[in-house]
Amino acid sequence: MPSETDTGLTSLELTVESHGTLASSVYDRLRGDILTGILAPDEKLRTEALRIRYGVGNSPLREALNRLSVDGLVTREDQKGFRVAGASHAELEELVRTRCWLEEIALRESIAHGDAVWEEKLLIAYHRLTRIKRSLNDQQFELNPDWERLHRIFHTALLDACGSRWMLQFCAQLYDQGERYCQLASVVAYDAETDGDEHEAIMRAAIARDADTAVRLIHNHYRSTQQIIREAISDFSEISA
Amino acid sequence: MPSETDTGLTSLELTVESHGTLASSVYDRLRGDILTGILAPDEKLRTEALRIRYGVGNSPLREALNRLSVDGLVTREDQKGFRVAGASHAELEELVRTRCWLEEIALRESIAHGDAVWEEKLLIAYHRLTRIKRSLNDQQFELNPDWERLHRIFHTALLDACGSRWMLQFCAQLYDQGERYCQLASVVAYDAETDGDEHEAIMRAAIARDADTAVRLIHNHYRSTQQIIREAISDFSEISA
DNA sequence: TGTCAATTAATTCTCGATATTTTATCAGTA
DNA sequence: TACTGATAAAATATCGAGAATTAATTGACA
Repeated sequence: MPSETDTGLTSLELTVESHGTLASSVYDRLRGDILTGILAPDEKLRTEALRIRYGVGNSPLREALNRLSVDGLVTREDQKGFRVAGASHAELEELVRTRCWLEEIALRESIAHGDAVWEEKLLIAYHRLTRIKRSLNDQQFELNPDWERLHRIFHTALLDACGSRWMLQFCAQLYDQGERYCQLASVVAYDAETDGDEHEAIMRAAIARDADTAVRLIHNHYRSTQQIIREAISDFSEISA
Repeated sequence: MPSETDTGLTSLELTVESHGTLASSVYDRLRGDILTGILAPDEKLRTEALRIRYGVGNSPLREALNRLSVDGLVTREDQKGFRVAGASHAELEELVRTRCWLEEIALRESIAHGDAVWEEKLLIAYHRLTRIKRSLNDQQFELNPDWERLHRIFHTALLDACGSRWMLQFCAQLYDQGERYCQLASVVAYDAETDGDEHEAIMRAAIARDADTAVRLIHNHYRSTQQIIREAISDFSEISA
């Protein structure tokens, strides 16, 4: 049931505790722990340890791990169990390259076909992003999970009118992968200022239907982020468990 | 360990019974049954019935279903179980559109960066495809599973040098989706001749590094297939369980 | 000392039973 | 008739134990 004004955005409740299955719950938590780097790349995921960690039985845990293995956040080898997906500069390069390809298409299509509702969603998503702090801690960087949520929503809103749920799913999957790399490097690299400006520029270009500019900005955004990560982490094997 | 000539292709053994887990085994069988349409779109997948059907316990079955739900061949709703993914002309349109986008990129990149080994792999994949019958039955169409395997390998070989495993994974996922639609319409629509020619033309254009032609042919291939399916099936709800 | 085989330990994977949730059935009432 | 709420049936989701597999350890032998 849509709200009166119906921006199409979900309401801004930050305390959503849905009544889903345990498998879905542990999937979310496991995914979060991998994205934040709490579970390091290549780390072995022993079911016994995870069962205790998340306080669940065998079945829901394995269901979650199986889902994550298709998502690409976890690797699975029959009879040998699960590991957190590895991380390397080579894979990051591959990831960024793929992201640029897909988001260019999705962004162009979205700009070409997005209607007024799309514009407003995007504007609101940007607005909300500006109203929240990226770090919970002013001294040391500590990612605000709510900012992360809104950031994700902003990026989705950009592509939302592309006309392909497959595309949106793929981009979301790649977003997760990218987010993990950002988190792995976040302790070192954190520049609050530039980020905000980039988001505004991208948003404005999109609403102005200037696809070329928007695409250029997005590409640049990902490439420069990759560069920051390169400089922050010389060797991923050091942070792999 | 590569073979002497090392085309990079796996040997042509058709009876591979790996010693994986039951979950992986039932994943393969379930995926096959959905792709061939034995399990109809929207059909409810009751765990009890499937356990009997595949002769396995609860855990491996649910693990397989969870994987398939991420693949997009099965839909999952917490506390309400699993269904075969739905099928409609609208979703087919979305699928074909996405496929054209992604395969255009992957094909252009593959053609731009593919080396001699890539060329040879492609040539061999095509050659093998020509040496096998598409239908097991001359009177009535009955898909030859080996042909399907080689067909899949051929399409993968085209894109193989694109330089992104993500891209290959996405394209493989979309291939599965497309394969299901073809199967659903296969009883009605089956033109053995045109298909072979198209494959040869695409292969030749790729090896000749004529990206524009190859892309045009691929697009045309998918669009015309979509048209055949449109004509074969007026309403997908009739074949949904 | 190094290699290989056998034994032990640890871990993954699977099963069947149980608890929880959803769906269907059916009176009772306006 | 249409709606509501309680009850029964069916299906999903979860647990914990046990079977099957892999990894680690030990010891014999060259």
